[in-house]
Amino acid sequence: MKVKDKSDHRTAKGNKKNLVSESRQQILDAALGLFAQKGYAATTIREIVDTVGITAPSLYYYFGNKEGLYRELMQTYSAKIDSVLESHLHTSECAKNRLKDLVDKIFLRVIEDKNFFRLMFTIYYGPSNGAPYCDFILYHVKIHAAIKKIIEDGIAAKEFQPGNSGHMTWIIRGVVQLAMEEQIKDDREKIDRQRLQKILDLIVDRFGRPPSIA
Amino acid sequence: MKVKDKSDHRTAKGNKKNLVSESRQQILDAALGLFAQKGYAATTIREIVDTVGITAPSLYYYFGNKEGLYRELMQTYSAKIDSVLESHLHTSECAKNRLKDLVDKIFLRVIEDKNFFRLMFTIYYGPSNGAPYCDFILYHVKIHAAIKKIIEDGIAAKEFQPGNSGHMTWIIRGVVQLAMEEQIKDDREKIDRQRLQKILDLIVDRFGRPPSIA
DNA sequence: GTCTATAGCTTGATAGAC
DNA sequence: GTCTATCAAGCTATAGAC
Repeated sequence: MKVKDKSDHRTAKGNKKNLVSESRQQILDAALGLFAQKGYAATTIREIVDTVGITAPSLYYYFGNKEGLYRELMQTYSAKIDSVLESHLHTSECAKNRLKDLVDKIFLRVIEDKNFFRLMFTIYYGPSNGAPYCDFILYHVKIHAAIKKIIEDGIAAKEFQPGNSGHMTWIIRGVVQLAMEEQIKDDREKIDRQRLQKILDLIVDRFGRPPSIA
Repeated sequence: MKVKDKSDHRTAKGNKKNLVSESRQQILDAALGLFAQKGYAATTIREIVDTVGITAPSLYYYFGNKEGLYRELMQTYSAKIDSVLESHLHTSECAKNRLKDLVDKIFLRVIEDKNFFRLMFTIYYGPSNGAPYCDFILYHVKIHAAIKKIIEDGIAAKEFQPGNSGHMTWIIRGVVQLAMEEQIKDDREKIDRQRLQKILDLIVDRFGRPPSIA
């Protein structure tokens, strides 16, 4: 990965000379990919700048240090998740459709920003690897709460059978979590979007029916 | 964390002088804890030996290098998981009980060897952090297959309603996965053993009943 | 804004005494 | 078996020219 041949730098630089510095964004993109793939600590400044085709001092010029670069990435993508969770609050569908819609939106976000979610999971489950603290628990809690709210609304509206909404929430979240994780790993049989929808149908359908006589 | 005062070493050594070297096991224990907490790459040889109260050459004497130490840990604990999955094959209970029993056994193993599972999840989801390759996918596949087998047996025995056993497997595995992950993280509301059992009852109960008329 | 050059530190690992 | 002492390599970050 280490490029010893310095002419590579000159070539890369030459190719982009006509553009008004897009280095900043290129650094962000390269860093996200490398952080997601190798982890925060394991990703070196050298690798990032070599990927972009610039030198270290340029990176420090834009972001101050490694932490500043990381923080900017977190801020950008966290805002995108928040917007999904907030946008979802203003629907007046039935509980079943709201649940399916929320899950689908979260899933689509994972597909689109796969590298960010990879990084998020990496840091959430497992050591932060020296990465500056970022409150990812918050997103698990927010998603959990959003699902639970819909289920409780569904019970209140007699759409779902009364029962332990907490348990029901864990079931939904388990499948969602697994689907996200399968999506993030790309070397295995996946739960794709359609399959997730079908599984959700199966669960939601049973939620709507009375339990067997104990 | 770095112990500068070298008298610490002497004290620790003095306390154990009467024991025929238990350094080896102490190194393994300390390394597992640190790898799980900080990751493979982020854990330094110095930290491990400082934790035990010995010096680096002793570690190299026993394990050759960092990778050798890691490999020995993986081998030891992987064997324990295998023994759970194998021991479970020889039961002749009903599907419902087999499912509950398998899940409970896996869950108990997670609780007992929490640090190993932490490390395993860390490396499985997320970058290996330079850790030598270890086929953790295998365990996910094995667990998945074991659950699916039981469900299909249950359907064949008319204990569960016919349906998509693949989807049913994902639902069970989602909850199991989430319970494991919650257990590994220790700063959040957990799915404890009892709760997992109740959730499983809820799911399995519904598996045994016909779907609503579409 | 981007470079060359390098300081200053931490790391995994080893030589060799006891 | 365990130590002291030390090395070479790799890291983040910066000084200063252009």
